[in-house]
Amino acid sequence: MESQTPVGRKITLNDIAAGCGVSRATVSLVLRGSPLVNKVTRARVEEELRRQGYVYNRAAANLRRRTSSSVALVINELANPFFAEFAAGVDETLGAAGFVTLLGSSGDSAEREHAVLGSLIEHGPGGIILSPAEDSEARKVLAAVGTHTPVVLFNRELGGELPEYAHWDRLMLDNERGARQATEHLIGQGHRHIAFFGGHDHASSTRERHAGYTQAMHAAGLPVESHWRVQSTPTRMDAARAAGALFESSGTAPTAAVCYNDAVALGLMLGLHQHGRQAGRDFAVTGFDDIAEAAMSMPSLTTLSTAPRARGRQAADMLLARLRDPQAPSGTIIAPVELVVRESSNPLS
Amino acid sequence: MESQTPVGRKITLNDIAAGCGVSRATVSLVLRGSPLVNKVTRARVEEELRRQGYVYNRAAANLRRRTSSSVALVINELANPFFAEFAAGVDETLGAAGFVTLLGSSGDSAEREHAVLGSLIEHGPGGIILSPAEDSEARKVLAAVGTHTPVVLFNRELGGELPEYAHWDRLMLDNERGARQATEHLIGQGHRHIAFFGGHDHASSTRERHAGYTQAMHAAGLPVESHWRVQSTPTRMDAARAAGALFESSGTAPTAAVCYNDAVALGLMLGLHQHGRQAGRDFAVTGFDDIAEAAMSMPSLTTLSTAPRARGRQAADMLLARLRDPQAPSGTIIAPVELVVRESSNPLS
DNA sequence: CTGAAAGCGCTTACAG
DNA sequence: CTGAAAGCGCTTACAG
Repeated sequence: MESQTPVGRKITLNDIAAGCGVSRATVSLVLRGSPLVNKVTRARVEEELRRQGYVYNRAAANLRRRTSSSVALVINELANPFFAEFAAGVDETLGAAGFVTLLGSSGDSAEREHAVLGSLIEHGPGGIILSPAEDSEARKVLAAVGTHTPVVLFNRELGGELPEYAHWDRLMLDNERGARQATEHLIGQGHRHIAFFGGHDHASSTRERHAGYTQAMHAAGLPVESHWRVQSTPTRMDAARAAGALFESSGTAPTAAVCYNDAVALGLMLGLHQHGRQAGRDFAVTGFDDIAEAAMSMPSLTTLSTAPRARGRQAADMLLARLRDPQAPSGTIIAPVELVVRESSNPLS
Repeated sequence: MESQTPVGRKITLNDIAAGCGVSRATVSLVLRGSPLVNKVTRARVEEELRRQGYVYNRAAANLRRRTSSSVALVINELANPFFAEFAAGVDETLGAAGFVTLLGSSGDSAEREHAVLGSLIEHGPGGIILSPAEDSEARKVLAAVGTHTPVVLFNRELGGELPEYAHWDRLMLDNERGARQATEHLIGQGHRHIAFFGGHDHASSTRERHAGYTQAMHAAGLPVESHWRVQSTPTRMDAARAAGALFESSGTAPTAAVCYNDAVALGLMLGLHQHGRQAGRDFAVTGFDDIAEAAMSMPSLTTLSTAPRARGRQAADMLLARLRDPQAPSGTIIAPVELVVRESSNPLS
């Protein structure tokens, strides 16, 4: 059975050149679509390429041309549909531009992120799209990626200071405004005791959303009690576990919560259930992201639409623009978010 | 501001060799951890590597050594958490083995899949892990990837015949058994009119699950009406849209449905809602995959656990084994699945 | 319009 | 233990 296998070396330019009696240079010109080559010669070469089943070795070409045809995409939490959609958007746009995506996943650990970046950078990506781990630090990331590779930061800032010479681009969400809108919406539904639930305060995205919440509460003249701030890992599981903390204090129990993101909000809904409460009926909840299941959960989740797939395309576009013009001033885009009202924030019945 | 940037060429072995007065060969031996190098020399070289911030060019090394340090992962539907988890598992195992993952996404279109494979193969992956699009055909895939690159097929078979010489490995789920268990469970709950909902019959995974369903129905002496087979794209959205078809016929309306997968089951639940029914109360539903939200939905979803992250690690392990021993006979692993009973299949109240 | 030659950044027998 | 040389599969001035 093995003998049937069409084995042997991979076909190279030399094989094609030999096969139709021209030089390697000519074959290369044909491959790259040069107008210099005679029509007849071109046809002969193209036939030979097909006949031998030639596969272009892009790595060799990149080495010689000192170019890159890949981009590294490092995601903190691929299992979160928000980031999975983002990754799909990135890959879509990069693929259309002829780049391949080198995938890395940090599991929201700065240590893994560092190892992953160190490994990816050896494969010579033309650029990096990084959605940082919660505790990721600028200094460490810079050490891992060096100063030769452009970076687009997505979703949150790095901890610490980035040296001025590292002018990285940024694509962030309008976290403050989004959380403010969600909070105002709950206030409009009649709530007075509103918690801010989930995420860790050392992450910039969490701090910004918390700030938006605080602004709206202050603007409405509402007090904020300290036990209304419950932190958690931004996953559904950990949020469900942490839900009880909202009701353990001797202070006033909240009747609503602005959640760090949808994963946390869905986890909180489950946790509420376990504490004899039901979202959308005796407790109001808002999320952030508008992942697909937000519309499908019961009750459906009031949240902020962030269009993660579109954000992925946008991040890829930013990086492609940077590759075209490495000297352009670095930019920050704050993507708008939009409140989507559903059942989970119904007024109390 | 630009002038502050530490610019300039990337550092190569030549720079290091020149920087500490040894030859390129010696530096290379140090990098690769050869025991031939004198301790003192090694220390001097390592210091110089650090000082100049050397980054290994793995593409150049791969070219010279005729090796590969990448694996292509082509997923049909990255936005589906089942596949996102699978991808995370693949990346985890490949990364630990020193490989980088080249990501591709086909959006369940055989045409896009073909284009993606054609692009990825030019980057010289050592192997390919392919979760095929619904309508993907063996002949076309073989044409895209050639006969030099090992392939691990996940989740479903390709259409048509694969030539014997292409001995690809397979990792499949025990679809037939899983669907049979789900059906038997519903019968045990007292249901007699059970539909099979979602997926397209031209996909092998769908056919196998449908076969398991049919077996269980026949074994129990239950009839199967033709309008109890409703097809859909295996996404939540399309399933929600298709739900109505279960009740439009003049025949007996089903009281339960075995669904192709969790995405479809969750979509059906939503669709039921829109038709005045509620899963877990007046209609029973089972899924397939046990994605994270199956446990979290309301009602929680009775489904078949497939452990997608573990499957990802397993697929990567299969490919790594194949790279170690290209001549080993090709194998098929049928991963077991396990029924997880939750609220969505409660007996009718 | 086509070919000979040099070189991208590495590795690896082979001498010494 | 270290260095000189050849070569992985490409591309690109440069001659002709």
